[in-house]
Amino acid sequence: MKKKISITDSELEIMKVLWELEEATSSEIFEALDKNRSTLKTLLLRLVQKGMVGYEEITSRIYRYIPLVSRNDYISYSRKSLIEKAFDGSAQKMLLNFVKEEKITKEELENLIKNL
Amino acid sequence: MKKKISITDSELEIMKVLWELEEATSSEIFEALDKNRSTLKTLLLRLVQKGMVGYEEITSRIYRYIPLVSRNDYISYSRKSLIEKAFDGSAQKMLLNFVKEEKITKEELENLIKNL
DNA sequence: ATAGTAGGGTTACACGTGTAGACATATATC
DNA sequence: GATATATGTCTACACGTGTAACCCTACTAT
Repeated sequence: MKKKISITDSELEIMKVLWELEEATSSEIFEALDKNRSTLKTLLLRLVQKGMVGYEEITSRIYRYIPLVSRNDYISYSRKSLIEKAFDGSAQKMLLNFVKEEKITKEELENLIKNL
Repeated sequence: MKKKISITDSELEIMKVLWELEEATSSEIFEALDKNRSTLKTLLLRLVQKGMVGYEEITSRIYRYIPLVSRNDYISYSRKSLIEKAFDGSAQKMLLNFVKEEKITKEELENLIKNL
């Protein structure tokens, strides 16, 4: 029973910091981001409520936040959503479009094949 | 000056019908979707306001709606957004992740190369 | 000890999104 | 022409999102 991933654009900035640092106090996050402290706290609270982030009190009134959803979980979820929404659920369609539109070169693809 | 694409999940259902039919009256859209007529009208109105959809009155009180944003525009936009949000703007990163996670086979990739 | 500061908690507010009821009117049917 | 039906317009409302002010309290420096 894996949890549904629900991370908004604003919240994502916080998650990125957490993924980067593995875990962080709200001050560390505050320093890493250009965000009002209240705003940050609200977003953190929402992330906790949604189960995307956990926390523990390290000393009184100082909390350490831990991502409960990995960057990979997020990426997978986003990728799958896009495939569903824009490519009728077909990964092949997406790949084709992707390679065409993002100007992936033959060399890059061949390189990729080597590493498969 | 291309317009910003802004289509929500609910609105996307309507766009899909319009892309499919090329253009459609609201009744045609209504029949194609399992949606309350008022809800549908609201969504259509919002799409028009945002410039995603245009319309013309064909007879009194009957309107024909035309997509002003193509499926390709939407797909491009979505793909780019995902690359930005989840892959630090790197198409290569996304491709790698994609091929790995979506179990794209060597054959499929080779096929793709042929058609480049 | 007193005053300043950092961090946390509470509340708010505008805007977007999903959904739909209520009402009006044009067209169709008897 | 009266009534039913289809379609459009207006209004609403709960929830999510981005942003932040205000207040409180624990720690810090003088």
